[in-house]
Amino acid sequence: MRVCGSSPSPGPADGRDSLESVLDQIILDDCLRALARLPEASVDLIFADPPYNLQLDGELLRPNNTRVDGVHQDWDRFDDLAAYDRFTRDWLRACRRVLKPDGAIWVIGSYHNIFRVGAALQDEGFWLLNDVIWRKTNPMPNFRGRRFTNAHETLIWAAHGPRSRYTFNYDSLKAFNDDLQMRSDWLLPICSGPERLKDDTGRKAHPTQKPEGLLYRVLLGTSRPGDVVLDPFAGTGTTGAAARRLGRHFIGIERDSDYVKAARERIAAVEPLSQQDLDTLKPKRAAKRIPFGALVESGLVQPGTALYDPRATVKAQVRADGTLACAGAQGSIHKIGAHVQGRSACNGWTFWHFRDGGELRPIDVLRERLRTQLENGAEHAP
Amino acid sequence: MRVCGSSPSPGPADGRDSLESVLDQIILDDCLRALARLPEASVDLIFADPPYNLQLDGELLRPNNTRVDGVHQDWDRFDDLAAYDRFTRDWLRACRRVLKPDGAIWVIGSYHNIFRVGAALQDEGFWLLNDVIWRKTNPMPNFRGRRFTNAHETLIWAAHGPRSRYTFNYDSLKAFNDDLQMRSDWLLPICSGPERLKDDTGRKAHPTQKPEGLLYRVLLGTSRPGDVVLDPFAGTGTTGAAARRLGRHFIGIERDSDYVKAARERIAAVEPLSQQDLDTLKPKRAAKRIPFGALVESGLVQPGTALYDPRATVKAQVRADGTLACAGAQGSIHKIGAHVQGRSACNGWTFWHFRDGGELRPIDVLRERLRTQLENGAEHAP
DNA sequence: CCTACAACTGAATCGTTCC
DNA sequence: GGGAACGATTCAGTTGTAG
Repeated sequence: MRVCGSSPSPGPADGRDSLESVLDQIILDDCLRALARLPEASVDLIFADPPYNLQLDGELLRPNNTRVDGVHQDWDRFDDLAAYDRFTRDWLRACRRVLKPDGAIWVIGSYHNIFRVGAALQDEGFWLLNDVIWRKTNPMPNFRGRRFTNAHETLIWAAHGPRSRYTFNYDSLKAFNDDLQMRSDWLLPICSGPERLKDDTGRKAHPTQKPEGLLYRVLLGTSRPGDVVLDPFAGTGTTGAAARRLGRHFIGIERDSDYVKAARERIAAVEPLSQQDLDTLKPKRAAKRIPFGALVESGLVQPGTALYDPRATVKAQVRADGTLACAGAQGSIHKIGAHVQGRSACNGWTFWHFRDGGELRPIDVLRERLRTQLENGAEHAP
Repeated sequence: MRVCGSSPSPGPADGRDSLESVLDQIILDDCLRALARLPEASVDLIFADPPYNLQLDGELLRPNNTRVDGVHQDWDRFDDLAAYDRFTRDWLRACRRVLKPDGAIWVIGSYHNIFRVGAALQDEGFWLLNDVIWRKTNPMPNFRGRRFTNAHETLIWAAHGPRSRYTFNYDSLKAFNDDLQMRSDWLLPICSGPERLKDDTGRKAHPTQKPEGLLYRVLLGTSRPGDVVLDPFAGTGTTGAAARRLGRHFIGIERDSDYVKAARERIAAVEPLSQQDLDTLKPKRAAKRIPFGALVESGLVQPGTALYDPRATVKAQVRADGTLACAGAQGSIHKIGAHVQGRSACNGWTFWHFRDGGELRPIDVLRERLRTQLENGAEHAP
């Protein structure tokens, strides 16, 4: 095992690498060997772009008789489906060992391999969260006209297990997408132009380099700054580059020394974003909980204040203990909100409104005001 | 086994149905039993919409506390993945027997089951030709904000074997698609409105009825007039209806008598199409909506960039997730635009400007630039 | 008649914290 | 660990009703 910039070393006596020793490095080694040396439950997110097992024999010619430069590398050759399945299950199992219980994995593939991978993920105990379609704006056409233009690839997003509390930056993604929920189909160009790494002879350095935009969206949406992101098939380092740019740690594993060299140079050249620029939208769920009673306690809401439903057809009164009284019933803002609507549940913060001049405003704005007060106060506290 | 309009009959002595006796019929029977009675190598195309094994548990409420009417039918219950795999391999094997050597199969599914199905197809000897993505224009949202909107389903198109001379109507699909090669991602609305079959009580007759437009495209592209199309999970007969409309023969198998009744009535009412009508079935071209986040992702706007209102009195900063930060507030370009103007809504694309030399220009010009890049990005000219 | 608005709906693996 | 309370969360439609 070799790490970026260091000379070959035998590693510690227990055959394990410390996480620190490989952090933000590309490891030059076989994927299974390197994974076995990592400590278990140590990484937050995995992004894997395994060989697709394309099964291309012969060559493909364009209509003008030029040859299509397909994937013919040895690493994409497997004897049969069973061999590919064994390979898949082995690296998935090794990945799951090093993944934290609340971590998640992404795998990208095409119809040649993604069904094997998806089934193996389920068999190994991962819990599928979504399949996501990368729609290519500029796919290679089908030159022979015998099939549909293969215009997409499939990504699978899966948690360590059914009860994992995986990271999903819902609010950030929604803002990113002009205030609409992010869908499972993503439109992105393929990696070309200056972004595409070239070797010394000017040919593409790697046959299947992924666009950094794809990794940008994956990391922004399903990891947090400071997380450790592992890529067991690092190739020319797209995951590492995106991770470095977005303030995530990365560990890459790649067995081809030419790819490793290209990846290390590329990642070293990446300028990380500033902390401020990384200050993405905070999820509401992470905000500190403020009970309604605290608003009464702080004087922001006076006991006796009248609250109304959005259309001001129901009126309730605030009690000194932070409960609401309405038509004989009394309880929390949520309970009474559910009660007056005849429903089993209700978010009282958005249901109940107070009069502010002529307008009705949800009491949630008062909670927001108190939250700001508390945060500013906390900054000045010792 | 019973066929449409005929009384129950024991069938011929060899336990086989003649093809003629079941042509253009919906067979009321279990899928495996009915398949076993069909002559081998007798159908040209199979379209299968098997149970997805959704594994739904408990109930799901919309934000307004109404209940989502999920798929809780018995036919979608399996003990575990192994049971689902056995079921899948059994019906696929039975289908392959009745399929002509140059025939093909389509199977539709979601991430819950499609990886099992795809792997089983390969294991049973089918040869995958494409996976096709049905992108829904109007999917059900993710109500809890825990995952990406599940906005697509996957279809797999596979030939009987690697050397099958399958049908692919390249030219008619290309004409159908405004003279562009038909891609592997199809945009279609879900089945709703008058097309959606209702039962006597006005509720949906089947929980998962597919849009006929999807079947039009499948049959138009991968079968010929006069072909025999088999649907082993016929449900309320969408495949049969599309086949009859397009001048193909069909055989449907369905074990639920209510579904069979609805399907037979529906298909009987179908008026086969004229060529002129076929021409009106053009797919809608996808309008390319570009969210602000895509500008950041693509590098056209760098995180940290300053944006201004038209008179440069307000300044805001772009974050890595495509949100704007301004005077302590953070959100989408639209939200923050509305916020700084004290309005409830704002078109951020025209409100926010960036410095271009000495001039302020609306960010909408950057969106236009990206749109052009995406459309002209084709690396390979055909 | 039309327009406006309210209500309803779709293959869905859709919590977390505190006591 | 079990149960209750808290409280976060939706898009593109179609259908039905009111005016």
